[in-house]
Amino acid sequence: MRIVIVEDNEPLAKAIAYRLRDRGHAADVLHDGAEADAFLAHESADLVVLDVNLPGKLGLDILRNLRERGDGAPVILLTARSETSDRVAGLDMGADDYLVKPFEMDELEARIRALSRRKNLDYGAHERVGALEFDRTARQVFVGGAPFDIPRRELSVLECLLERRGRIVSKSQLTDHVYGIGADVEETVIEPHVSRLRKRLTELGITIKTARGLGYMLEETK
Amino acid sequence: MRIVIVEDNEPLAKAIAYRLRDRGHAADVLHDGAEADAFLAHESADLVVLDVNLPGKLGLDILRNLRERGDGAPVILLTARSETSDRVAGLDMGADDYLVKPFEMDELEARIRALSRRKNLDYGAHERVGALEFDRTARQVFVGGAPFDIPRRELSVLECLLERRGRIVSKSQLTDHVYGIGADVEETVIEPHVSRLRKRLTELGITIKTARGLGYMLEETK
DNA sequence: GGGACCAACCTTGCACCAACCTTGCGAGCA
DNA sequence: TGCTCGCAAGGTTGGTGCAAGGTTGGTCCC
Repeated sequence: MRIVIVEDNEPLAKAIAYRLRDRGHAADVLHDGAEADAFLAHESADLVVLDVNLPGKLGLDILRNLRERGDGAPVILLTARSETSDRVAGLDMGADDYLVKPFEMDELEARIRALSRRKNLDYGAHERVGALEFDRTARQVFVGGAPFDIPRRELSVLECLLERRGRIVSKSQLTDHVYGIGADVEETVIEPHVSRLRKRLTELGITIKTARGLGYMLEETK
Repeated sequence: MRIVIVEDNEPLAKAIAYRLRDRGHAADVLHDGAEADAFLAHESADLVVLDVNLPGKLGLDILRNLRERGDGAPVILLTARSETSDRVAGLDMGADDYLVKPFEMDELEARIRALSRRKNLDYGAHERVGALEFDRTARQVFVGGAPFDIPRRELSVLECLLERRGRIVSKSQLTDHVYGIGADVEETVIEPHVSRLRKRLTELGITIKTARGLGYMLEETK
């Protein structure tokens, strides 16, 4: 799942991102309100963790703009104990949940899981390729109705390839998705993941085609 | 993808162009505001990277003129940290995103990818020549709806010819596009690529016409 | 007008190497 | 203990650059 974190307190933002990445999500961090606004206008996030009290009181503006653009991505607000009115205003404005600072990381994780589950019920959307079904919101793969376990990194790769099915996906797109934008990794780190994922998928009638010098592409085997 | 860079700081402009070309895009660099204005009025860009603070404050004028001509090309602004008002004015004027200097090249790349992705969703623009469809933002070729594999260099040649369809493209334009401007290559290195591409395309009803001493031109076969 | 010449260009085959694949190992974690 | 992940080593392959030999078209001169 692709999670955007908007939080001006850098150590906190980093800690959240670290934890979420560890759980296999792609986390993008933004410290500045205007920057976040522009970012969200063009990137599609699966979930947003939003600090209400950004410098310049921009937090709620970001949320308003998001909803005005018709973006229904789940939003979790981070608020201080005193900011009751902001919290209420935020929920009115279409936020899905909130957390009062200071909070436990486990708590945040639980809320995120709960939200994805809820969204899952809303959509219940299973994508199909070959013998494989993919539930995007739950990030869970099924084969013949039964859960099919795939390691986190490989799952990220699969997710990214699925999102752009039928198109060539470059390695840099994949590293962006798997490790977060601007992560300091060589593009080649993707290759072993692709290799292992490929082995897993061939048995399910799915091919990962290589386009030399360009990237990879997901296809059903004919 | 054809990207126009408007930036008066020459080393920076060069660095950006170099990187983007490395990623397989066609990059045109303009250092002067008036020049850029004229250029954009006649050439069609897929994306514009625009420095706000050009000498004479022309940056935003260029953007305004662009939009007044009804050109919807995505625009990324480059601004200094202090130029908050320009940034806001720019976004109001129809810019799509902005970056604060100094920025990481990775960051710029990511924004560009994000914008093309969105554009892709918006249009899914497929150009047609003969039996061939070309998705410029994804840099991908389709025939009869199915992906059609073409090696990297030949793809670059095709891209360049398509961008200037109906016009003669010189070999130096082609080498600039394929290998980057200033690359140390003989112009004749293009010939084998043209030859191989030509063979591939004739089966699809497309001809690469040779204009002796001038260059090549793309045409549909009658 | 026509032949001779030459430069520009076409095409093909080949060898090389960068891009890519795969596997194994040790570290870290549950 | 069993699993995943990052890393690195070694093997594979297909695109690329290069060069050689053939073809075409323009030009010049008689």
